Amino acid sequence: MRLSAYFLPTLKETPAEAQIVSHRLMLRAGLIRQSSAGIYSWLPLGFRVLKRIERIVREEMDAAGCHEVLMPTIQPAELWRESGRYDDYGPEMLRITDRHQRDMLYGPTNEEQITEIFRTAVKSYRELPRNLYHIQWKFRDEVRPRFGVMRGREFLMKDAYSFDVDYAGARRSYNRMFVSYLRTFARMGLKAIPMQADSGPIGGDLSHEFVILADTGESAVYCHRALLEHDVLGTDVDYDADLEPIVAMWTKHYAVTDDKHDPESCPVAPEDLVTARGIEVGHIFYFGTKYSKPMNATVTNADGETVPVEQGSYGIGVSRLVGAVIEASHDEAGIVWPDAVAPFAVGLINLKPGDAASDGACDDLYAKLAGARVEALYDDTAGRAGVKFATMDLIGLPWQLTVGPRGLAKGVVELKRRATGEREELSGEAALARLTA
RNA sequence: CGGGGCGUAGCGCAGCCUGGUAGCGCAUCUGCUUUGGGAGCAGAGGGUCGCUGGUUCAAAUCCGGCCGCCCCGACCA
Repeated sequence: MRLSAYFLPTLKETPAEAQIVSHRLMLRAGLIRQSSAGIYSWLPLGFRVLKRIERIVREEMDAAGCHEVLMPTIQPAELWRESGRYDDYGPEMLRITDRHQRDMLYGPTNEEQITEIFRTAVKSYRELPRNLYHIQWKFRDEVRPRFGVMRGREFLMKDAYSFDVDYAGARRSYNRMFVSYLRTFARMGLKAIPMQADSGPIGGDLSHEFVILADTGESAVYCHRALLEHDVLGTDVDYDADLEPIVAMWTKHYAVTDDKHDPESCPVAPEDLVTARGIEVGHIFYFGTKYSKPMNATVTNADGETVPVEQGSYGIGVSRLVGAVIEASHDEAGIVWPDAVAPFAVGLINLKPGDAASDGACDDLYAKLAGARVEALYDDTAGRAGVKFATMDLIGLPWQLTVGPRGLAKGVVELKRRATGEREELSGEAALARLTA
């Protein structure tokens, strides 16, 4: 993409309303614009990141045997009356009346909707297990939206719903999501720790929050050092195998958020205890027959009995993750995108547009990168080098490839790794080889 | 929902107390000079001062009502 033709409204100064670093950087780097409290428009650069994160989530869900659907944002109140939640949910749920005076709502979640879809279609345990998910906008009328996309009212969420004939099956489904989540966040360059969470009225231990560690995280978290050392992506996962050992490896260690941490009774030795800040980016839980019973979602089991289906639900805050990644990865100069979610792989800087040699070399590199399917943002605009570098640092692409007459006279370009700041002068061919490797 | 703060050019702000031609920096546009880490000079454009009543000869400024946004607390992907 040529910067001269791109819509990238960056800001030198920080908008007054932005308080935390990810919000500030998202506004400054031209990723989002606020529409109203807790509601944002996504500009081209930000939308690219959102899509990349969405893609990783989708790939890992599919790999875990889930099937993507798309349910509506607007739901009928009728469904929620069936589950009993219409009156329970409170003012966080945005209620709407259509022209025929029917009660509707903008979905804050989709348990009812998916259960309704499931119950009319599946009647036998032979069709289980199943896991359906979608990636859709939600609306929760938070009392106090804040922190940009980290706590918006409108947000993009991946929510998955599992269906099993019995508890043992539900537990296997839960484990699949547990492992899938570890991989999903790791692929985004995030260190995510599953932490014991309240499982609500159902009880039991099948509920975990996935918290990523970031210095600027919202809440303090405490966990055993061992949890930081597991290699999540090192080996492929067979989702049909018994995943209990993997889950056990993660859950045997202490890991809690500050509201559950008691220094007096903490079982971890001080030298093994990691104290950090965290951001919740995912939440999984098993809730049994909470919806299937009132909504009459039943299947026939192997003994010929009609039983309510066992369910679980699994959320990932996709739009929140954009902010969370930035919280976890930035520096003084701006964002430092992990490779996997970066909006472009390379920022190509032409130091002197209009100079035949510089233009020629840049155009050539740009074309060759495109040919190798390496997405580059090509700064072909007139302007001072300092401004160009500052802008590139702000938007934080993993690589910066700088080309100018002075270097070309020596036969070199400069390649900079954003994350480390390391710069290297090398030939254009060598730089290309590095970037397309 | 309780407490606090703020709405003046795209962004950051001053002006308000003490009413009298709406300002500054950055950004934008034009010209010239510069050009390898947020340039210099000269000029230009851009405003329902959040909205609405009121007081007054006169309101960004004083008074009332409303709206919006932000922060702190209790709650959440």
